[in-house]
Amino acid sequence: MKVPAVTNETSKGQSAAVKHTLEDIGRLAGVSRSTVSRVVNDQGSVSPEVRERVQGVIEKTGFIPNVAARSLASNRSGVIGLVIPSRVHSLFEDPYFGRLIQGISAASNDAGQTLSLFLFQTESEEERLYPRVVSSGLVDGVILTASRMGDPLMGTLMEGTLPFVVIGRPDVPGRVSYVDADNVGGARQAALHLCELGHTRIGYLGAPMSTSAGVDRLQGFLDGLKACGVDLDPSLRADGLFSEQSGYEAMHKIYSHRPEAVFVASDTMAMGALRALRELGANVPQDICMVSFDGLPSSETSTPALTTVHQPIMQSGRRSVEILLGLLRGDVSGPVAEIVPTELVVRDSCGSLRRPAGTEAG
Amino acid sequence: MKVPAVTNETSKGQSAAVKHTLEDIGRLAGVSRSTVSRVVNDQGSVSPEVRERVQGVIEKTGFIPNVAARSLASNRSGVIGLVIPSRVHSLFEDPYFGRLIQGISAASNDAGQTLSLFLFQTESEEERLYPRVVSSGLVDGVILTASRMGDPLMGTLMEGTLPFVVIGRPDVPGRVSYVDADNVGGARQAALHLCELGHTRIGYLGAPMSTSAGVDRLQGFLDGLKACGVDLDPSLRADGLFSEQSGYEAMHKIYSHRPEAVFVASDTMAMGALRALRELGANVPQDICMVSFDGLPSSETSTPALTTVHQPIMQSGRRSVEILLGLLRGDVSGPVAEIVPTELVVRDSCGSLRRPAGTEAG
DNA sequence: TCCTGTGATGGGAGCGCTCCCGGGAGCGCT
DNA sequence: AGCGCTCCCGGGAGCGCTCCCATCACAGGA
Repeated sequence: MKVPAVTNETSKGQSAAVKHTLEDIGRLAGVSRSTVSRVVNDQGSVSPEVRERVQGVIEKTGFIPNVAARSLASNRSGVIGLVIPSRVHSLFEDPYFGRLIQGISAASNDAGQTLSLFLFQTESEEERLYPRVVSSGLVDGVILTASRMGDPLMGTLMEGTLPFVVIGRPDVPGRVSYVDADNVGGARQAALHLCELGHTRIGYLGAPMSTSAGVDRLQGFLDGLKACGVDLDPSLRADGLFSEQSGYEAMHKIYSHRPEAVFVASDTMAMGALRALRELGANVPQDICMVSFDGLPSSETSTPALTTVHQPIMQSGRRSVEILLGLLRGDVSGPVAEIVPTELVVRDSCGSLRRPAGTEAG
Repeated sequence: MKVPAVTNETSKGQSAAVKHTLEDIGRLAGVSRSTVSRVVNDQGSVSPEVRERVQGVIEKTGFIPNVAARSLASNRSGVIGLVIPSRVHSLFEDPYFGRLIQGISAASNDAGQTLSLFLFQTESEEERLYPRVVSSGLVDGVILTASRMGDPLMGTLMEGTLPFVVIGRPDVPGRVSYVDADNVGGARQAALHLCELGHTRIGYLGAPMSTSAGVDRLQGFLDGLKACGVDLDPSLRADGLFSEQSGYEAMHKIYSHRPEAVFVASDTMAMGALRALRELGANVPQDICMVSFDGLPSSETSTPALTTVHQPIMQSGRRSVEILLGLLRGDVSGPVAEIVPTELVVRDSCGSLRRPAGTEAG
């Protein structure tokens, strides 16, 4: 009845115009469905000759197994979901997410998983769509990022059985898997750097305290100041929203209180702060010196080039999927917490201190 | 045997800890699998009372149909694939892609489709993964963007039967569906604007000629100049790669030939051009005036704020999925080409010409 | 020789849905 | 009454795979 047009296929090369099934391939190779399945999935024992014969037919026909059937039968979809909740669309102007997605995508590709993206623009959309993500069998696991403190999504995930890992430190310590940059350590290092340079009136342009990055970078910064015996003058602190504009406004807010130096909690905000300083006629680093956080390309091309705490964003993305896959396979068990290290990159925004490697700064 | 634990469910609220099937729901509501399917999909005729009863059970149990089974039976997956080929990772520092993805995601959500992202980092990855995208039944259709001229991916797509739409003008006119910004018209308008301002030595910092945007913006620009009887001095033209850095380099290349004005083919490149001019000690707009393309947030916050040709990126994304869905449903038939309009936004980078609406500029 | 173990293979059952057909009930018409 | 039509509803078949068990051939040990 349904005769597979193998000869057609052969002449057409790999293009799979005709849909084949395991059964078709089996018939062509003179074996059963089961055997074909075994070679496709490279499991179970198949004799070398048969394996080769089957593989030949697969290549000739360009056969690709149907994922829906596979999902249905195996109860695994082979897709991981990346969930980015509402209210962060503004953050999308920050290159951070682009890099994160790149890392996650690359790791997914490597693992043969496909990546589905769930960007929720509003909370109602979130509520409407979220159940489907979690319990339709669409995804094998979820990566959750940009979650706010007390995120309802994380609550739902914790109640359910779907494996997930969050990017950024969750506010329920010890109960969920996550990967996060060393925000505390990085910010601390930034503070120490500024102190070492002899500054004492050091300002802080912060990230939102509704995010773990906001909380942790503040804490690290205060830690660093304390270690040097320096206090943060409250009038020298203003928080932003990760956006360029918010950095601009924050700088305007504190500038009249005469900071000698400032730590800005994100490169993108630092771009705004720099713009504000240009407007105000202040030169960086002569009049005020600046350290920021992220290490995005913009920090390298700004005027001046920024001294910044670099975090390996793509690597965070990669690790998150690797951990998720471990959870899925059962390789790793409990909640795993991974902190990826940050690194202070010294450039021009703190004076002529761009030092060759190995040289100490006073 | 498999007794659905409804009472449990009820006490737990919506959370679907236990997996139900159509059959389960049917049993609980005293109807058949088929009837439940009809109310879930809102198709076929069901009496109001029965519909209500079934809906009640669905809500109480938090039932979500299994997507794999649905795909298998219906031969539709409900997911659309967004494919971004290799070599454009650099472009990810451009906020363009973020916005595009936002638009595509929003439209997908609205349509109840899920979005899968295929970012290929290398060509080998591309070749390895692409067949799966196209012929595993994973996706119902594909949106292809950032495709270069002569993209092999588009060839594969054209040979196959999977519906697809490309974002950007494809190099095979009339044969594939696409949505594109009015690059020609926008660039033309930019040129006219510069001419109207009385400039004749107008430079051009272009996008790569391997992209349709590069080709079309150049053409529009030249059209505009021609309409004013102005020629483009070849020494005033340099092409970039959409990146900030490439804009910086391009400006350095042409500056010594003394342009009075310049059209830059993307906002991100314009940021680099601005940086070069700052370094060179040239003031914008006093010494040189600038118009760019895209209308990203950065064009508004740069110093000076840029006059730019705004293109509605998110809308392009939205339209691409709407068209794809039309193709899928069979509402629309042939290849459809949609050009979304651009708009010149006058700001500070061309002098004090920010004019109230309706006022003519000399 | 018989028995057991192991590698290689085939095929039944079933995953949870959609599609389609068939049948019963109710209606209005001849 | 009889007919045809529409509206509802139920259930069979089947989507293409995985999982599991049965089978067979062949080897080696008692």
